[in-house]
Amino acid sequence: MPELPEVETIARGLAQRVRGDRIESVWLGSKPEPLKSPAVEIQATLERARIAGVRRVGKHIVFDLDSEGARRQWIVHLGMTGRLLVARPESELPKHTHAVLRLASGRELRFVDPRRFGRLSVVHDEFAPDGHEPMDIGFELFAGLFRRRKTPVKSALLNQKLLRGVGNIYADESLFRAGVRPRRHAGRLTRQELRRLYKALQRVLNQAIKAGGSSISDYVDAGGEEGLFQFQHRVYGREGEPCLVCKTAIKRVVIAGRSAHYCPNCQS
DNA sequence: ATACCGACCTGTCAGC
DNA sequence: TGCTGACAGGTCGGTA
Repeated sequence: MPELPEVETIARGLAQRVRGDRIESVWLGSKPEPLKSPAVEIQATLERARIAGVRRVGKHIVFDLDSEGARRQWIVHLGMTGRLLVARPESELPKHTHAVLRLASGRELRFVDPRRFGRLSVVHDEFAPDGHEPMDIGFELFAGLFRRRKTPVKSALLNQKLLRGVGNIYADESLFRAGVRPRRHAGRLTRQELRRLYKALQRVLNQAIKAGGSSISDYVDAGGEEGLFQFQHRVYGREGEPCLVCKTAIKRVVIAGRSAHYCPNCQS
């Protein structure tokens, strides 16, 4: 569900709400749980730890923990439908709740995920997945990621080992703004096209973060607020509707199993 | 090494 | 009303 702007919004909201709080106890649901680390290890790491900060890395939410001087990190990936909610303990537990952390402040931090694509893990050293942060990478490095790749540029944008945090919405939206068709071979983009894509991607991510992300069906931030960037989508979810620039009908095709939206006139 | 494609899950919505 | 199929913000592992 959430891509970089949504995860960034959620992480900022969580940081405001739970930074400095202490985790008193941890409940993990039974069944095949979405855990990448053993349940006992997650329990042991989280219990009694103080939340020193919350931040985003790619599409991951990173809780920096301080447990008796030791630095640990709790990593949450929300998958498609995952949510992290701060709630009063007496409020009803939503269906598909897979983890509940009781905080010293008396509140609960709940992980809810109907489709179970989300993942929880803990790491002891610095969490450093592959891929570059699209907002931090320089242009030369960015251009180098695409060099000699035969894969469609859309797929390259979604590849988290190259850039981390870009998902289906922002890949389509940045390709539209750059005037590049999603099926173009990544390695065949001209330098000028790469330059446009680089700028478009950074701009669209920044604008989306300012808008609090895109809310489609059920995304809300840590405070239950909906994002507003869906109103600025120009191609994503607009199949058959007129291009906002030239009125041509927006097309939807499938690339590597994911839908891709583009304007056949504006993108070449 | 690289690139597709199904699998993993549940929910929703359109069409019949 | 109810059934079926398509589709959904993501990632992984197997295969070609």
